[in-house]
Amino acid sequence: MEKGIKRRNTQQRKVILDILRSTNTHPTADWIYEKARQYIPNISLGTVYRNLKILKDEGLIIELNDGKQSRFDGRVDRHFHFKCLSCNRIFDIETTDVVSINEEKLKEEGYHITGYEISFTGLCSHCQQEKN
Amino acid sequence: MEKGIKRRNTQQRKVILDILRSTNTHPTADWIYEKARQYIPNISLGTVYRNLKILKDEGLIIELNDGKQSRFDGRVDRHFHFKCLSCNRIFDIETTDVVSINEEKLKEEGYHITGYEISFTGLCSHCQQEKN
DNA sequence: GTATATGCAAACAATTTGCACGCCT
DNA sequence: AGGCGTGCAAATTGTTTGCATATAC
Repeated sequence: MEKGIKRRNTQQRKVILDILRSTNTHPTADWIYEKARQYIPNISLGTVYRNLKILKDEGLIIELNDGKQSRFDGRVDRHFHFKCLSCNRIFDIETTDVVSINEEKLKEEGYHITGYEISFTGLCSHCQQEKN
Repeated sequence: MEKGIKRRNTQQRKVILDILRSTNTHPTADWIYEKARQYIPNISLGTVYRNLKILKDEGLIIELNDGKQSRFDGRVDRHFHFKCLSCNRIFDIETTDVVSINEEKLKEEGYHITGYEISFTGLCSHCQQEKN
């Protein structure tokens, strides 16, 4: 939040960011914690949460709302998500031009839109096959 | 979940649904609980949660994800939401034709889309004025 | 009458925080 | 050396659940 904080580059934060950048599974804090323990055995869950918040504030990761649990994404370029209703996994959608928003209409209604989020739901290709 | 359950029409459930249908503020469970106590003073928070789940299963209300808290909406026709980043209130967007999705592209990528959710963010008209 | 719904309180799950110590810079 | 970051555990917050009783049908 504050501007004047001098951040230190800690091992913990580096490891957490690396973990998030090397997966596309949109993991939970707990999953990241377990993974991080492979590199820093005595890292604490509180530290994971604190660093996730910092990384998010710095714009290096994104926080996703998945029910009451947060999930995290190391990919920060504009992209959409797809959640499979069968296996509950979240996938990245690679195509970027799947959505178009009529900003004029929204402005007419009095809203100053600065952003939006879309999440698609359905069946992933793996679960589609399983249904047969 | 089960099909064969015979539901009873309880006062509690009726009051909760009425409350949700007479507001457009997308309240939390706790807000609904406080409001419901005006009509049924000894209603419990657990009952509010249980009935919200039932009403949602029956398609009479919608559950919204707002951070780690759930919010509820008695309006079930297709509509989008706008969240003001300043006052954190959630508004209904009345225009329905603000978004178009290219379903073909999505199908090509292997996803069988059955639904999607959009939420817009920005400044509501009230907070826009306050910034001056 | 009978089984579903309730109130209450305890249990849970995800996340946050206070504190003394550790380790970047 | 100084102060931000850490580990640990306890605290908080939002939600769920077990149980005995109440009530809709």
